[in-house]
Amino acid sequence: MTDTNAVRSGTGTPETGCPATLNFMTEHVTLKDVAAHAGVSRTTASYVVTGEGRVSQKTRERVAASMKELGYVYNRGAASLRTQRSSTIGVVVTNIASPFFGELLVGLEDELRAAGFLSLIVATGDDPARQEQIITELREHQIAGLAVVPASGSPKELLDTIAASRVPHVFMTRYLEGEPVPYVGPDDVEGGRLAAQHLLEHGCQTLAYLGGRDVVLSRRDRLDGVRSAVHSARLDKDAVIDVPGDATGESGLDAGERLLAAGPLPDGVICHSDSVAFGFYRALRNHGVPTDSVRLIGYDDIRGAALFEPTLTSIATHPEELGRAAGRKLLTALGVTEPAGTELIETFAPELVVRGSCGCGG
Amino acid sequence: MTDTNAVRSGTGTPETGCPATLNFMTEHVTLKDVAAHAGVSRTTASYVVTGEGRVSQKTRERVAASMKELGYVYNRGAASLRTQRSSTIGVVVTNIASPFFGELLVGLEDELRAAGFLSLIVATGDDPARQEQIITELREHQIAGLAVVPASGSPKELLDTIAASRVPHVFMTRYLEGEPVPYVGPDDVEGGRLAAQHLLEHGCQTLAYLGGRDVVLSRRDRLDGVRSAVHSARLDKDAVIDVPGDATGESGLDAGERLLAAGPLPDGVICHSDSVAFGFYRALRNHGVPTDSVRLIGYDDIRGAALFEPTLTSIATHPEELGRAAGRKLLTALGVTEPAGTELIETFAPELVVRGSCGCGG
DNA sequence: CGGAATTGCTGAATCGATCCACCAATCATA
DNA sequence: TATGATTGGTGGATCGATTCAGCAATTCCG
Repeated sequence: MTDTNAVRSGTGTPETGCPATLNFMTEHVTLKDVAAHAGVSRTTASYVVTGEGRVSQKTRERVAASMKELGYVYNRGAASLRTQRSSTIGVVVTNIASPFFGELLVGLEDELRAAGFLSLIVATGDDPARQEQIITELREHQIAGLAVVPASGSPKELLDTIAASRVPHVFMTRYLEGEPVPYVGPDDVEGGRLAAQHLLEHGCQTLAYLGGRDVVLSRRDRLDGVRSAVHSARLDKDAVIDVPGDATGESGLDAGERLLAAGPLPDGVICHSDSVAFGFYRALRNHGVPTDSVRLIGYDDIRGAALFEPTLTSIATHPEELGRAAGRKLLTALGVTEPAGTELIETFAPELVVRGSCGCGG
Repeated sequence: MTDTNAVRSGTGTPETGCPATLNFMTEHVTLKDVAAHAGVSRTTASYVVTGEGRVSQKTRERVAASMKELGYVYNRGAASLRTQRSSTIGVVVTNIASPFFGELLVGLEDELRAAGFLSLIVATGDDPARQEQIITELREHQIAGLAVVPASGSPKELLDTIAASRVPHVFMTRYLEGEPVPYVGPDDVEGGRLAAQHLLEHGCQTLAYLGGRDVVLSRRDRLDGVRSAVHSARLDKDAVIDVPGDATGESGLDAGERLLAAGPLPDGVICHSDSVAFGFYRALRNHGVPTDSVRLIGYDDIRGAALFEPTLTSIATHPEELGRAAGRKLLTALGVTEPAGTELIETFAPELVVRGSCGCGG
């Protein structure tokens, strides 16, 4: 009977295409009810609820009492419709479960909350198609702003789409080439350089970079940093072994296995994340190779890095701070905060945290 | 000039009490514009967008083309206001950054998404006051349902408040005593029993339970399980040493230090989370105590458990599956899915994953 | 004391989408 | 060719909160 192809984008399951399943809400206590109960007009009740307008203290209290008594709940949707303003922020990340993004979200959310915004957090699973779907959906929810960690392999048009939507936005941790956009992320070139330099200073002749997806820009940047350090140390270019994968522990295990199978180990290893390092060490142990036979540096300095055996030397990127900075940048883009810095693109210098795994007496 | 005390709950920063800072949205293309452009009425345009009503294929396509051309974005807020339905779900957790909740959120979000719902994820930081604030705020956003991991120390009234709000809901992983409520969580008594039994079978005489906050019900349940196993093994009650803390690695380190200072180690250790176990092993290593001098079992079986040295024997609670189950339960509470099971309270049997740390030949 | 300013409050239009009640045209059928 | 059914489409009221314009009543002040 009903025609099948609804056009509204965000509804229905992506898989089945069946119509969105919505749920009935319960009957509401509205401002009108409150006003009637308190014996004032809707206007006055509204003034009380927003704190605007001229209302006597007496009336204010009476209305507040009515609200409490009736169990009134403010309807932001309706208010938003009328005022054309919104206080929700769309937050798009690739993966909520990763420790790095987890900590980043904590910082971001906290900063936004403090300014009165609520974060709509959604994960893309690093899939550009799903990411696009999600961003449209968020726009349908009348978000005031957007904070995005772009899925790797995001098309350039993503930038145009977002720019065209005129929603204030900030990109995080993964930089997309194209028009310059507000961006907050770690300085990955510097991070790679820092790690490589440290290993080279301690006599490493060959460096392997393990894990991380090939398409991810942060990985390429770090490798650039590594190569520049190798160059400065007057070592040959192919002193750098490149083993892509992804950012998980399993990937590190896998990379380790492949490295072991390929012949003698490099004497220096840089891992795309601390989790990758954990996996790499597991591979060594599975093969009875002592863990101190390589100097290793992890990345991100997640909570567990200091507890592992060996304790992990790592490049700290301070994800929570990064999230805070992104939050602040978005707030200025929204116009609620005075611009702190004038820079559109803000990169944070990473920090080498020396512990045991690099073998220089931690 | 303006009166200071606005009554609307969710606005403004909790700290400063200053009025909410909202942002202006850009001008909209509305259905009216689309209708005018396509030469039809608003009603027809609406029918096209929802897929309802009787509209000829020709008109349908013309309207869809206009929508694309004008860059129309569906306004869920307005639709929600009119229909009194919503497709957002409020999700309240204590901590996004923990691996356990991270994985749980992945499952929950995925299940809800597949049914056409968008998850509003917010973290309470395990603070009941903030939790209450957050739940009100979510209600102001006209959520269709609520999934909550209650902050530890949540007052009983939380249940009443939520029940009174008549929003379909589900509680997760932490059970609150009081009126029975829809709940999905691991069977913690069984988990504790399982761990203790395994250790006792391998000859342990004293068991320590490390980490986890004292007030958390799951911790008490697990200890009950441990004690029941101890009882079955005809061991003395004070064969169980109780070292509360929290669920982090630092807490495990701390608990380890305290245990080492207190005298000879127990021969069996159960940790409130795998992270706690990581910290405990760090304490051992810092003091030069061999890691195989205790049999240890962790909890949750997070991703890193199989990579650590020693590989962690752990009680797997399958957080992602738990999230999925919670999602499904909420969907039936919302009436979009046929009830699968009739049970209000659904506990999932945990699973002992034997690896190296319990010392029985992993 | 009289005009001006201020205080306290209200009526009514409005935001964007929905959907009931209706209408006009077309088609089927006896 | 009536009668009824079906198809394709429209008008207008409505959801809940906001806010401008306006109106009494009170206060201010030369």
